[in-house]
Amino acid sequence: MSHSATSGSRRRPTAAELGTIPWLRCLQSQEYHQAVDAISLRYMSRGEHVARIGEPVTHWFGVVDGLLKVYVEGEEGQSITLTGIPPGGWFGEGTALKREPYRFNIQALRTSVVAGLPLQTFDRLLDQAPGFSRFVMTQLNERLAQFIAAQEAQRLGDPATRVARNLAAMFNPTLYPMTGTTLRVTQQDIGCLVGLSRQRVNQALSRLQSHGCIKSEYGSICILDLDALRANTFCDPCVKH
DNA sequence: GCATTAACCACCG
DNA sequence: CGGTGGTTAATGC
Repeated sequence: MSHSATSGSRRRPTAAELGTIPWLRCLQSQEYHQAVDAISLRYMSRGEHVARIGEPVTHWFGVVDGLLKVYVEGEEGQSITLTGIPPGGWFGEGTALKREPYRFNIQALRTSVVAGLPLQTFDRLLDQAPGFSRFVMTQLNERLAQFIAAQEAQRLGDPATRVARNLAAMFNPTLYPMTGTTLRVTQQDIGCLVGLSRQRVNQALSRLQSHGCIKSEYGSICILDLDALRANTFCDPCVKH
């Protein structure tokens, strides 16, 4: 037993849910219908895994609703977050292309709806639909840039800056076009993502807010200045009133 | 000393 | 009511 057995009753996507899948717009009607027919949805509760290290790839996955965390485990079992994936984000194409077992874990940080495209459909679309190929290429390229940025960000010790960069990554309009100016993410989610306590995240967020980069709201974050979030550093000086 | 974590309570949905 | 957020107390370094 691996997946689909637990709370994962698969079901067909609704029209609204299809609207959250960005690459469907790249397809012409024939391929579009092929894809829609092949897509299945799965309801994930908090803490549940979409995939674990070593498992074979069966689908290309995307987030319809909720928030996923991609991570590996460190020496002492602590989790090292690679990235967070908001609604509209699709991931694992590299693994799917290479037909390798997963090299990371993917877990739902909150109750989420995850869409899956079977591998054979993924392959067929790559062959038949140029728009789809282009989407996947862009996706790979953008993710490369994202991981380079993440590498930089991790060396910054300052928590506020790390929170800022992680938020900025999740608002990447290329990778996650469905994310508008507000992302439904709690401070605890961010904590799990960045590897900080909720209190520390809270401090970091208020600092970012005082800089006018974000607006902290109940259960969500509103982005006011994405560029500043990406570029600026938010270390301690100049905070006191 | 400091920063991080644990515990608490007030509130929004 | 449970989940979320802000604050305070306790803990570890």
